[in-house]
Amino acid sequence: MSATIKDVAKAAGVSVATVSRVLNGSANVSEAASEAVNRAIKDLHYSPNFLGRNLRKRETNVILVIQPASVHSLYAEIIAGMQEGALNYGYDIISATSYGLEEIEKRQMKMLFNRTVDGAVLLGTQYDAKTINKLAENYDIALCCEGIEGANVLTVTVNDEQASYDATTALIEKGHNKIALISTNSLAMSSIYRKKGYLKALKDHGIPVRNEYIYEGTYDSENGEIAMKKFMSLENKPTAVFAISDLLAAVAMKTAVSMGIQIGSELSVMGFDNIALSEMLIPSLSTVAQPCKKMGIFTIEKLISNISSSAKDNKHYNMRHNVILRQSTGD
Amino acid sequence: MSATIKDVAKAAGVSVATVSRVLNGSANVSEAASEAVNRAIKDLHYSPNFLGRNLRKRETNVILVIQPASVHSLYAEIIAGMQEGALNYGYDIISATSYGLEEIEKRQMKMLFNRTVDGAVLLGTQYDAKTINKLAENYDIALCCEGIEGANVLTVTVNDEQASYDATTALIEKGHNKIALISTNSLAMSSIYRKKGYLKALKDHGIPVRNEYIYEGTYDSENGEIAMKKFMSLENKPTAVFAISDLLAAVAMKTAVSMGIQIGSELSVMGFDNIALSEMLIPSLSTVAQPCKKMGIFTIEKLISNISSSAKDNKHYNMRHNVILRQSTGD
DNA sequence: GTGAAAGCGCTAACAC
DNA sequence: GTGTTAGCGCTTTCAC
Repeated sequence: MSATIKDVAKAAGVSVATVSRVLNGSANVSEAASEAVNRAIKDLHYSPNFLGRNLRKRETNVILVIQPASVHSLYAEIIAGMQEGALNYGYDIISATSYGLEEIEKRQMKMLFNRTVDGAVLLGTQYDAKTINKLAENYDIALCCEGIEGANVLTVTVNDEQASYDATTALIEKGHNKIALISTNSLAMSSIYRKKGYLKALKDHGIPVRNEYIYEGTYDSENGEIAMKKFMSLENKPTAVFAISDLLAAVAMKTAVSMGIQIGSELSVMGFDNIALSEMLIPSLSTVAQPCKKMGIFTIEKLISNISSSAKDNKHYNMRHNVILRQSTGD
Repeated sequence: MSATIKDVAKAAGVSVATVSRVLNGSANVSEAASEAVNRAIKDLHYSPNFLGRNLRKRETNVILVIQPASVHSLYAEIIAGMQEGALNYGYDIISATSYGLEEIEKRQMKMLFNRTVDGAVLLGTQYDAKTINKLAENYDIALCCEGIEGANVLTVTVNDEQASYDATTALIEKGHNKIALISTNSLAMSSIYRKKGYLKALKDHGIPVRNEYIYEGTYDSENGEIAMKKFMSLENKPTAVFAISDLLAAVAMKTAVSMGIQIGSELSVMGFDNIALSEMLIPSLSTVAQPCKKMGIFTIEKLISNISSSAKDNKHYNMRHNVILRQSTGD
């Protein structure tokens, strides 16, 4: 069907080795040969088959990033950073969405196992530490955004506890001492540490923890509504709500508005992640920003370095977060 | 490094052909041999190298979808549909974001040219009809969401003109006759046809077109703000605004709110696409929904059919749209 | 039911 | 500066 390197060689009157050389600019090739080859390539509309090349070189220069969600998430920005970072090293980024389903994630990870890609970045995963550690023995893997307790794998996240501490403190400094938390009962490290940070901030400021101010459900948006309704049914209502995700915060805010509550004055709302949605909302949502672009670039650079070296960096890196105050906290 | 089919064959005491057979369930293999092979596979942690397989079979069973944007877009839903559709045929979907940049799109399309994927879906593209037609001679390509005038390539979209006509008519039926349009001066077919539909709806209902009610900029969100400010500075202000994208509508709405305008009562706003953002907004945004999931499934099925057959379907299919009325139009 | 062997398209020694 | 050739890991025809 389509032309191969052999066809080009024949057409140009040279050997396949020479064609390969001009294709890769590897060795010295005479002007004449080079020209002949390039002409043949054009004439035949030749495009090298990378299956052959990749098989031979045992590398693909492609990295797969698996994201648990592609809507209402910060992953798009992170992947953008990864793309930017990868470009400098001649790597391409492809992505797949697992929807947080183990079955789908496993299927997608096959691309790593069957050598279709050189490495994988997991923006949240269903694998446990033991499994991930075993995989990391044979494959180049990075975790970004979401770490796993006990995983000895290259990991890049913000300091979730400190970030959450800072967000809660920001509310306290605005005069709030009745601050509710919308969290999840997920085992995700980010969720656990974000709750920790909230609790520590209260404690450090001498504010007692009230269990009725803490709601733990799932990441599903409806939990924002359930939580807010619960809080607002208390006789002693909170004056601020901190949600560990922007989506939960957004839905909580929408719920409060529908109950006639003035956001920013009567009730302050703080989210987490600074997803694209947050600044589009009316009122715009205060939140904790992760340095997505930087995280993406950093992660991919470390991963590529791991891919091309035998010394594997499996450290956990923390990137600097940033509390952003918008209208939902009265700013 | 990692085990190959040869290693498995040796460990199982059979030939590579037999290993290949049990791997693919292709021919009859004796119980004993099959068991030996499976044991060896497990012992060696063998995972077949698809570069070898794909090279040999001249197929990858992977389809690339290139999306111009990954934030505030409807593509995520479409890709979800594609993934669902592909699964039934043993295909995998990988995606890449071009950010609407020709250079990046071209780089990503190389995966198609170099046979790393079997086909590509473009959710909007920088290629012109001539180029796309030439590519389609040698590669399996589909356009989804956004067609190209003069392209003889498998295309799946809604009927943008009719959809826009219906959205405008919905506003008219609510009693509006001062309806502004936020469109783009892009050459994208969707943009052109959505404007057409708007004009036709006005005409059919005997409403004269006013040029000051039509704003044409780019897809960038700031145009929503510029447009709204322009409309609201007119002495004869529109009572409804129809934007050809939800993002433009959302920003327009946000701008209006910040000007103290009551959305739904004083001013109605209608968007297009029904992106995830739309129902999260306060007030929620009325819009025209594209049947994303269905479009994705349909497109991928047609494309896979093209890939596996010599008869190429290059028709343009229209899917049914759906006007969704929410709070922003007073519903 | 099974094995030997050719070959997918490419790169990289190696020889000249 | 260039060509010959082995071989990357796999599937599949052909013999047996």
